[in-house]
Amino acid sequence: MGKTKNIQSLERAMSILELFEDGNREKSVKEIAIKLDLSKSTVFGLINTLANLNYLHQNEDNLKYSLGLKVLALGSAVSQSNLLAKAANPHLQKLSFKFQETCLLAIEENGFVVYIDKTESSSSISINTRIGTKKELFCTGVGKCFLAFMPKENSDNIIALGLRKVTPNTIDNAPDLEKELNSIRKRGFAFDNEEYELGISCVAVPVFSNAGKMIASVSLTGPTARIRGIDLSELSESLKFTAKAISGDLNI
Amino acid sequence: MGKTKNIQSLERAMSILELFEDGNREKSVKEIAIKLDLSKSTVFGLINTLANLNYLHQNEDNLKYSLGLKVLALGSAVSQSNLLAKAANPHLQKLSFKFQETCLLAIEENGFVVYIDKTESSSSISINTRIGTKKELFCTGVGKCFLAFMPKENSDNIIALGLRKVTPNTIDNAPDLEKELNSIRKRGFAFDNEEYELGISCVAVPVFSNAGKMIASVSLTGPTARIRGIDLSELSESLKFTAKAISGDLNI
DNA sequence: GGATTGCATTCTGTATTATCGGACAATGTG
DNA sequence: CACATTGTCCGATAATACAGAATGCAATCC
Repeated sequence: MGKTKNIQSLERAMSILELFEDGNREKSVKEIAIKLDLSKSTVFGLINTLANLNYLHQNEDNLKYSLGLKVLALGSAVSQSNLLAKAANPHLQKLSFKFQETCLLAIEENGFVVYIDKTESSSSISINTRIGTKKELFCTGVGKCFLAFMPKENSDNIIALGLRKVTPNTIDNAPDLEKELNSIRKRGFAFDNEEYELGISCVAVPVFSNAGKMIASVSLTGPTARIRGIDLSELSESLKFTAKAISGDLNI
Repeated sequence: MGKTKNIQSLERAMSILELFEDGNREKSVKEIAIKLDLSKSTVFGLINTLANLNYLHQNEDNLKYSLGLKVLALGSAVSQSNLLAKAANPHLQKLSFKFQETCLLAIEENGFVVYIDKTESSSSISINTRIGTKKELFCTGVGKCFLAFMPKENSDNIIALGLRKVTPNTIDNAPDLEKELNSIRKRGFAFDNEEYELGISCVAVPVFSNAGKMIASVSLTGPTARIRGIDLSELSESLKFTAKAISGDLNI
């Protein structure tokens, strides 16, 4: 487990790329230099290299930069190799189509959920959760699912790291959260009642391996009004069916 | 248009990442060092930085590396920002579902097609075309579409760069290709008769802007036997309908 | 079980290389 | 038309990335 000092130029280059995670808005050299507190010429050298390698693309009209297509190629190499996302995607699509809402697939990593796939329907308002996003466990539907179905020792450790109000609805004390987790275990699904973002609700279920270990979580996410408009028992059954189908296809 | 020398460490780091475009197979430090003809310690410094920043992930069992989740986040920032892919995706999904085959969306860039989105059905054999992949125009269905519907001056220039047999079926002489392009213009769709890969066929149609410029191409791609098993007029009509729907949603 | 191989990782001195300030050109603005 | 702003280029300098050797750890072999 290396702890050697990071290579400076590389670290800086990557932080430039990461600036574009804001939806890939075009940025000028100056803007980047200010944001990272570097000299213009340093930033230019890095950007220029990234552009030559097609990781950035320069708009010829205003000279500003945005992410290049090479980034797409890399990203797809990840998802291509990700058996879970690959197996799950068609099932998420069906669910998105059936309920006309966004469907998300998440895994747990180091006490965070990471979204690794997403499907939308043509009519659904786009949910601003981007693939690759990390969120804390206690304040999301998929996260609470993980807390409910992971070994108690792990969940206790993660909860011990602290809870806090992300929205007024977030469960920010351990006893209430423990009650909630019990109820999730009983019902087999979690409900996110605007606990991460006001106006957004979701219903999430666990996906298990053959050995019974929870490996992922699937959710249907959307504006609260529309999610509440769906019959909860039908939705939760559909989600559970989807989770089983994914498990079946994976067969691990 | 900068032509300044590339920053060495960054260029090397990116070439490391690109090694993983082969489907993200795990690689050892030594393997990478040999492939890039660099010293092990140099590679280690780069890899270690990339891993610390989550662009690479180390398998704790065998110490080998593969692409990390941060790459996903970046890739999704590109597609997020890509209005075309966003508008097209739900329509591609419907098409994949209807015909139970892979659906691809491609744009043209500097005389190449670049695939920017892909949908699959649960039953379809996965087509090995990855998002971000570049291919020449003359040997693919989507590429021939672009040649047929782009300004003749451009297509002539691209064809003048040379044709060659990618498979025995590839059209590798200008007169035959010209005939083919005429027929594509007449029918409104292109057929790829195993011209890029034996055993794989596709039907592709153009997507036009309001101004009548061809901006993208949509294809249904799969094993020849299955593609030929679909009624061609139904398939081409479905593809044209999809292309129109995408144009309509985009409205540019 | 001791020796040996093969690997990732760390260390260290050196010279390459990234960095930064400043210059310049191009474009936009009052 | 002066002035501001911005992307790009240049050269001096010192910080930094680099290569090679050393270390440590595991697996394999005899």
